[in-house]
Formats: sequence, C-alpha cells, structure tokens
Amino acid sequence: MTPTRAFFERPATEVAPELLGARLTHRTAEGAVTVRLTEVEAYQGQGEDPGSHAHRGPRVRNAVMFGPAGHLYAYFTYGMHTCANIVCLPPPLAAGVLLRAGEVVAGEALAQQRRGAAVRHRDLARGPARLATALGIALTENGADLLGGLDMTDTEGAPIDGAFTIELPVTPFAAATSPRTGVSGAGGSADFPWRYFVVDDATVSPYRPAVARTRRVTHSRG
DNA sequence: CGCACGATTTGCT
DNA sequence: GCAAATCGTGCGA
Repeated sequence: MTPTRAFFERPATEVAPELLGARLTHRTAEGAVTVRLTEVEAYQGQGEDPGSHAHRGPRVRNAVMFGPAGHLYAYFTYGMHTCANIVCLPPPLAAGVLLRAGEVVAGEALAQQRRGAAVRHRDLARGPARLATALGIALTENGADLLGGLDMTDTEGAPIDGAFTIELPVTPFAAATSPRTGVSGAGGSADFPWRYFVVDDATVSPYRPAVARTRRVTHSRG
C-alpha cells in the first residue's frame, strides 16, 4: 500500500523498520528504477542523537530534515557521494531514515547503466551511495516530495523529472538491528542500535564498524 | 581564515 | 587489508 504523510510523521526509529521490504521508485527522463529496501538506518533529532546531521540544529545542509515528513533529504559526502534519506516527524522536529541498501527489482537495465556494466546484480544498490546512484537521485532533488506520485506532468503533458513513489510491503518483515554503520563517536555505539536490515538478504551491505581515521601528519616546523 | 574529517566506494596488494 | 579520491561543512583561532 502507499503510505500516507502521517506514516512518516513519527519517530525515525518507528518508521525505519517498517520501510524494510518497501518498493521505492524514482522516475527521471531516462526511465524508472525500483528498489526493494533491505537496509535502513534511523537518525533522530536535535540534541538527542549525536550521530544525526540534525543533532547540532538547523544548518543549510540539513534544512530539509526540519521540514515536512515524507520528503527526500539528499546530502553530499566524502567529496563524491550522494546519500538519500526520508524525512520523518513534522516541523519543527527533525529526523530521517537513511536508505542504506536494496535490491533493484525494476528498471535493471537503467540501474546497470548508471552503476557500470561490470557491477553484479546484488551490488547495484548495496550501500547508501550505490543505492542513490542506481535510483538516479541527484542533489538537485534534495527536498523533493516522495509522496507526489509518478503521474505529475508539466504544462506540455511531459513527465516531471524526479518523481517518486513508495509502496509498503503487505506483510511486514522481521527486522534485525545493529549499531549504525560508519557512524563514529558515541552515535555509532551500541547505545544507538538503529540500523535495521532484512536477515539473510544478499543485498544488505556488509557491516563495517566506523573506524577513527588515521590522523594526518601535520607539518612540524623544524 | 584554516584545517580536519565525514551516515563511502573502489581498486590495488 | 588499506589508502586514495575529493569537497562541503563545522568548528576552533
């Protein structure tokens, strides 16, 4: 079924596990790709989750997180990657669900084209940046309404670029949990077991605990 | 104003 | 297993 806005106007820790198995479709001018979500992470709001982008309050980058639920929060990281979240909780509260992995179930040829011919099926959307790439999610779509549907057209009747739909699974999945991947500091500890994934699914990304980056050697003045 | 580092991926060893 | 790639953001000075 298609979720209502109210579905997302709840804490991310409640929404996240219920998104497992959901089918997210993104249609662009190139075509449509659908992913079945197999791994997500919940990030809570200002002052309550040290791993969340919203933790230190509203900023230019995270402004969308403080906006209405059910919208796309896309951000750029490591100087090259885009990751996609679904905003939870109504304004002025901020929370989000990071889409970490899924299986491409439709539009495979287009996903393959975006990810590269040598990429195997299970790896097409296995990892947050890979998932964003497979779906064709660009930073320019940050803030897009995921509940707008695919039927939006412009005045010429042409499809509007960057349209989404979400379909929740008829039968809920049993979610396993773990600490969040790649989150350093307190936010990545077992105190925040907000990574949810489908058990025994090949498209779930391998769990890699966050590692403190080796400190770059600073210049010593001799 | 400067610098460290990130909700990562990839390729080489 | 490990390091490079690559740049916006946040924080300290």
